[in-house]
Amino acid sequence: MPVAKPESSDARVIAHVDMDCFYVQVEQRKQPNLRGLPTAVVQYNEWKGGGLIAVSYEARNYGVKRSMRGEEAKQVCPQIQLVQVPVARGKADLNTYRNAGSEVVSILARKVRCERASIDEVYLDLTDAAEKMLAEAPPENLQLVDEETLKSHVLGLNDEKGIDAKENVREWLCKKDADRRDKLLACGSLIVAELRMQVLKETEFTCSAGIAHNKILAKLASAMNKPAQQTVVPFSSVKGLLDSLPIKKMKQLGGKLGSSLQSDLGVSTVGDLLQFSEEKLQERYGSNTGTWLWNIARGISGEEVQGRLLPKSHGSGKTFPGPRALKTIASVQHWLNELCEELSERIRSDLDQNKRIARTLTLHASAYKSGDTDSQKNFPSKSCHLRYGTAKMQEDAFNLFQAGLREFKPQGSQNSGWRITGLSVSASKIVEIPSGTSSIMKYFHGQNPSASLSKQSQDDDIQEPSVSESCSEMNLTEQEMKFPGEDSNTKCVMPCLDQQEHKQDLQKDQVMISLHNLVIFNLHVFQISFCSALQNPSCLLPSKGQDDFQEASLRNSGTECCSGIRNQSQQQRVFPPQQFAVSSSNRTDAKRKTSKDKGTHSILRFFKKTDPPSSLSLIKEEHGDNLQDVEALSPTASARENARHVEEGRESIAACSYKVDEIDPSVIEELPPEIQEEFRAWLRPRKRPDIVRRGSSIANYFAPTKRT
DNA sequence: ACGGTTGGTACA
DNA sequence: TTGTACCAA
Repeated sequence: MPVAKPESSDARVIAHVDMDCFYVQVEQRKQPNLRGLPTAVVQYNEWKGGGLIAVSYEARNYGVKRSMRGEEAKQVCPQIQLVQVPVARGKADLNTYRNAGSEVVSILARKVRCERASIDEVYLDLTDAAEKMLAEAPPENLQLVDEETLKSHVLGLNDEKGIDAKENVREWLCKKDADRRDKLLACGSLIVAELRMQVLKETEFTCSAGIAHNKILAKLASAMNKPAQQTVVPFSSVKGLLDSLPIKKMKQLGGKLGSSLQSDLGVSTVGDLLQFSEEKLQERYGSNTGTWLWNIARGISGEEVQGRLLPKSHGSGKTFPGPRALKTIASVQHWLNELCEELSERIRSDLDQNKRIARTLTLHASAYKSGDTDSQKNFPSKSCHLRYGTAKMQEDAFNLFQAGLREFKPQGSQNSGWRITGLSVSASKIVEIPSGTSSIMKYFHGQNPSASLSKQSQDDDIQEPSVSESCSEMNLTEQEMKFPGEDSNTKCVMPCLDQQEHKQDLQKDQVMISLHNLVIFNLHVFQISFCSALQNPSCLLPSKGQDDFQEASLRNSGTECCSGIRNQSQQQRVFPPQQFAVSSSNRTDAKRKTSKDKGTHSILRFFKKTDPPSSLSLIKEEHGDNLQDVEALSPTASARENARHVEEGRESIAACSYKVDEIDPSVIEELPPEIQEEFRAWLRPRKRPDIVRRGSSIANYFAPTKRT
């Protein structure tokens, strides 16, 4: 449970952006003929038409709900369009949705501090932008507020369905003598409307949003008016909102904790929580949760928007319900292999695109013993160091499974009883590689004239073998088996257009990984000493294990791979907050208005001119200035393509936060002089490049950030 | 004996 | 640090 820092002067402006029935939208973009039709995305299961995981709003009008089976949906709505989730390796493959989510995040992250909360949700911290707007171009000066913003819902505004809601909203947004906090929210609303239109323009996706003073209220609000609408929670309406809000509607209270509050404390609305003292709540739920509850009851939540654009872990799993439960080691191994193959591919993509390395492999399984009715013991999770390379991950995962199985199965009992109902492997503890450029690259480039990659096939081995406790036996009692529902793996190997270029990148990656591993190993963690690694050139040179690298990339090139979005934390290292200040000359530019830009349009202009730090954006502004064009909803494919490539070609200069005192200096001295220098540069706090944002206008609203 | 799959966080 | 449980969508 997150600890809420009580910040009574909570004048932040936070937004929560929630994509509308996201998977459906992704499929409808792919198949535009589905637009406007009742549509659902279904996970093909062969059982009752599969399970629905996303339902369009048209279909919801017919009473179709998530968690219906496909057949059920057909009954309720015979004309419903069911689209299957892609299947790869006998399991659902969500990559297309992940990638679509990345598109959205990268658009938002160009403008504001973002936290990717899930595949289709993002939090934004608009505090600085809103403050800046309030200072320099407050809404009260707007002659015209654009339609999208006027469609905002303002909680507590008289009657909502009043005669002219838009006029009320306009009044609220532009109210001159409003509370400062409300004015900030008004600014936030303008900005969010703009961002949502930008997302629509570039991705064809609609979203809904909530704007409030903290994350939990913003989250609450974003769900209140869907789809494609936004909701503001003025400070003054928080109490009224919470007083009548069913406790289970609050995030984090939808499960057991919420139930306990209802049944044990007799609480039915969030407002009911107000009667309990903090001590009382702590006594029952622990000090952290108690305090959190006490604050939530008052609409207080100090959680910050984390500048994180990428997931902290990757996982691949599958369940084997009922009769499909796995009974043999061989079938378990088969599925582990499939899962590891996918996971391996994904962390490889992460590596290629984001320069991140996953360090821990974890195996989760769920199981039961057919003998025992209520077997107390759950199948234990196990983890170990993650070694890159599909075969290695498969081997390690299998070993983890066997270790778990030994604990799980009753002693002595042969192979009796156990059934595996779920398997998943995940990769976590992901760290960024400092992707420096220059001397290291050059050094290895020079050192290795092998621009050609040997097509030898061996599993790549980025990391030293982990010292696994259970790396011993590997006895399969059953041999080959049939795995029903298991289509032959159709790996789509698409031609790689820029193969040559890709190869070089891979080679660089390999070098960087090797180097990085040396650093990481030495600094943080592991068994390998720098010297021994140096003595083992195979892990430095890109010759070995190159193959798997390439293979993985070739496969990926067929599918859309995750767009490379660097963590915002890193972006901030590259473009530290201080650099966000804009020169005064630009500021005047922001204020300038053309006659064409009446009020609202000037805001759009801000965005359009806000080129993210130079190399970040390759997007051409080729669309008309007219906001209403957005409604037409026919972005060109090129716009989308551009969006996809937004992050490409970016060169990031990362500063490292390694602790110098953890490094054995002698280790560095063994490196070639150029590299020594580079390492030392990494180890020092990075000098910030003096980057000035030019030609931006809405960027003017993004005042220097105060927080770290 | 599960809508399936994926991700996050808190806590011992 | 590892493993477990809970939460959300």
